[in-house]
Amino acid sequence: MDNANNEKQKNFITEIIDEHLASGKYNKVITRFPPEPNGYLHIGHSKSIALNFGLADDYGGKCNLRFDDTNPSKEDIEYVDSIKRDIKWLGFDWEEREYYASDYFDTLYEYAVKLINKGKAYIDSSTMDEIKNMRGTPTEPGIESPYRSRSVAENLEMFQNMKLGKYTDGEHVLRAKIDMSSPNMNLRYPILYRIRHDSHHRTGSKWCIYPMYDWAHGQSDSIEGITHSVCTLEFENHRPLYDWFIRELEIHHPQQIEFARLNLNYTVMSKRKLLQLVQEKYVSGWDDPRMPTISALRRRGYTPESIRNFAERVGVAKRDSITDVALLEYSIREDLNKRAQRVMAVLNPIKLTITNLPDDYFEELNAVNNPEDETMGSRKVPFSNSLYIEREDFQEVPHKKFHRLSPGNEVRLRYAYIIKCEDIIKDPKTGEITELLCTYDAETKSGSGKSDKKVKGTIHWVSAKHAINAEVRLYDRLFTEEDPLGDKEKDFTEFINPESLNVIRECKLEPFLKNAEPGSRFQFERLGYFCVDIKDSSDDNLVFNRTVTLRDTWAKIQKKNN
RNA sequence: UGCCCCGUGGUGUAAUUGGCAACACGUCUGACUCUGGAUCAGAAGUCUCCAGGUUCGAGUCCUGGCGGGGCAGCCA
Repeated sequence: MDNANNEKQKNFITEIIDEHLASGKYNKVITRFPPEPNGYLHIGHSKSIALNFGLADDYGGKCNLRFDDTNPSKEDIEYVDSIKRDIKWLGFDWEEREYYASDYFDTLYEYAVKLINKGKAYIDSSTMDEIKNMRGTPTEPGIESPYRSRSVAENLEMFQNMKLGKYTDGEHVLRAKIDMSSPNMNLRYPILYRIRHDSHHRTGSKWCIYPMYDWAHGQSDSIEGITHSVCTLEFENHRPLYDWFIRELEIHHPQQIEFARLNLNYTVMSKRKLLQLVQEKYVSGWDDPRMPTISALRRRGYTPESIRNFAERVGVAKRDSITDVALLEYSIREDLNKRAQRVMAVLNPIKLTITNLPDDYFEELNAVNNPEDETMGSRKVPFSNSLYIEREDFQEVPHKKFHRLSPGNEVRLRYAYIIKCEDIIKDPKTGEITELLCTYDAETKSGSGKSDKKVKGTIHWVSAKHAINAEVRLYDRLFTEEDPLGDKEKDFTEFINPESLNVIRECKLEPFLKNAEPGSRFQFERLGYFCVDIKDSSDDNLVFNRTVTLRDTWAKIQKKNN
């Protein structure tokens, strides 16, 4: 429904696909998104998800969801559930094509037997250290293993015994015989199977040997008939290995294409680092709204559309780069501006009394729900002589460019009247301003057209008697550094922004918000976009998360002045 | 001192495949405004990492440098 970027951008991948289709190498496009269920999906994954599902969609093909679940000790059903939920929420549909690498364990085993029969794979009984030492380094070739010349019969029998559980963890591995002196380390007798007496979240105790990712991934793609196997740059050096497997096995050959993963400044993206933030309690969980995970962004108030638009705008290329979070923020503002209901909320209240209005004065004023969308209609906002306004909207000694409320000055109350500050009440001890006394101009009612008085500023407010309380959580970027991983001396956790979360209680909201549904999004006028927290909000304790602030030119002016 | 990939405004991507470098974000002006929002109009900013070469013509092709990233898990 949105017009942000309906025209899909061409990129080097679509170029390759176009060539394949033109040459007849493939006659359709089948892609897949292949997560390992060992963590939550993050914004970086959404780039890959949007790419793979988008490609399939653009070319009238299909995109599978496949869990690469080859390592039982790191994976968990909790993660597969969260991954499915997140992809669905983003708006992509794998229909009935929910696959698991573990579904192919039998086939993979047969493939391994085939390789053994061809004399291209053998059982190695070296220890982990020995294997490591014999592998060589990027600049020195490896050394042949003493086990490399075992007979086919012996290899077959031992491989079967591995499967049967006759050995202990680590006792033997199955390796492919490729090239021990290849400059590409991946070809130096890669390990295909390892013994792991571990229960798998899907296959239970059926297996005690598990295929390595390198052995499982390409063949899984092949089994599914994937045409374009899109992955990130670090697998570029693995492509010759995958191609070798496919050739030796004589099975369908997908084309792997590598692209640069998404990086964002002021955050970290690796699952390991994110897990660390969770485990060491720097954040409240995977869905802490400061996290770059999909579940966190959802909780923070991001929309799926905004994330998809963001992914589209970021583009696809082969050079690794760091995208500015400002682009993400732009994407959500753009989306929410069009659809978010406007309301008034005072986060840091100061009392304001209108002295030329009686204590029992009551009036309902008309407020537009969304100036960007007339169909959203309007609502009534209660008005009285006792209000709250934002403390920051008053300056006793105003800055020359400050055009809000100050002594003797006039300002408009949004949807209401123009008021003038007549007096200030201060706490005699602390000197802190506790109340503002103002008069209002009855002729200036919003929309009445009775007065053509102009004021420089308009501020939001809420009627004290009618206001409801809420807790508001203000979020800022999680790290103070653009590149939290950039300092080799310091751990990235040292750069966590101490002000990344600021909880304010007793914020004053207009009563319209009383029954706001968890997850619903609003614009608090002049402040930003907020949504009702889906986890912690309740009828007696409304909790709002700030998704993102509004663009704030005043903040820029202040910054410049400092 | 091995192999693979990549080098275009501040950032991310384009450039009809060899034809006078464009779009978005960001930044800065101005207009408008009952959100210092949104919107609108405009500006600055890239001689395409460097040096050679091919060509009438190179960001695109070739060679050599330089710079960045990846590769030595029984992780993915």
